[in-house]
Amino acid sequence: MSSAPPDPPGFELPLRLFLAFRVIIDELHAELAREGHSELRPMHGFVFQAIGPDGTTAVELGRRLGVSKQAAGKMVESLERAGYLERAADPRDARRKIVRLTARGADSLARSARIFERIRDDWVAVLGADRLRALEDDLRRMTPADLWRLDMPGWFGTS
Amino acid sequence: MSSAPPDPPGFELPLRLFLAFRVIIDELHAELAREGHSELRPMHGFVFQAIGPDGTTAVELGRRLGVSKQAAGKMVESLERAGYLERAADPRDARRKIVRLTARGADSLARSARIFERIRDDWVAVLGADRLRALEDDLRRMTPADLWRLDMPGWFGTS
DNA sequence: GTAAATTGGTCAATGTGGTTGTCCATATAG
DNA sequence: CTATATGGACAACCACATTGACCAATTTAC
Repeated sequence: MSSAPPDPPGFELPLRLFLAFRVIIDELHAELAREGHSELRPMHGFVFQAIGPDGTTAVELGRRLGVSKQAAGKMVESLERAGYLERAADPRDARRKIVRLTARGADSLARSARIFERIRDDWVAVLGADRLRALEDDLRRMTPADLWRLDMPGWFGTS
Repeated sequence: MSSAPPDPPGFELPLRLFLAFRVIIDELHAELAREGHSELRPMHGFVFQAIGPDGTTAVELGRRLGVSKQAAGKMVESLERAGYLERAADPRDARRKIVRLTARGADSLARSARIFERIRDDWVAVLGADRLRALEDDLRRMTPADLWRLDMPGWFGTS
């Protein structure tokens, strides 16, 4: 009888997880660039998600992203210049300025959603629907329930 | 008969992949901190891997990490101060300075390897050996063969 | 064998994205 | 009405990357 193959080294699992993430995100942004959104960076998808469909304030955005309100404000400023976000006064509270996605920002989100579906279909084509579902189920078991851990900036820093 | 559950949205797959990576890396560094390596950051593992067992130069390190030689030099400098790296003259080429792991650096790598094995065992305990192996096989099919894409710094930047 | 080109390392200036501290205008609680 | 809390902006600073320039040492061309 043949012996079972040896376990892969423990470090391969996290590296493959990250590599798979990176492959998908690179593919997403290559396609987004082809469709007219070449300025968007991986980070920006998290920012848009943190803003949400109804908009939010710079302070709240900073809380969700795990950065200071000033850093959030600068992100908004640059994405405003790029045409993805706009700021409007809140009629209910003269202190607040609501940050919202522009039509262009919403377009990039809609395109991202379609591209993600297409990429998932590619995975189904290679692995089969059952295997991919099993993979997603397993990952769901090993990760926190809330999908939106948006505090990315700084997580990967060197200090 | 019951209908099949709907497919999850396409964006869940990359987010779960990243979340799983992050869970593992956070656990690694929590344990490394407990074992006396609290200064190490997620990035540093990639730097150590890029240096390799025989050492390398700052220029070559920069190439492997996808950053300028100056940036690589600064990383080395700070990890040298922290006691993880040392620089020695190359007797064969007076221009080159070989960057090597110190005993402390090698210790952190050995501990990381053991911690990764332990974390993989945890995954086996939850998912079972077969499911985890299937997950690793699937990820291997969907990612580049070379595990060591080390050009992390800057990949996740906003500009 | 020498001149020219390449390579490795360092220094300096700069840019970007983050931080904290401060301040003002507006709301809210007592 | 007064005191406190909140949202936003401005300034100074810091970490970490960049490019450009330069020198010493090596390698290549002739």
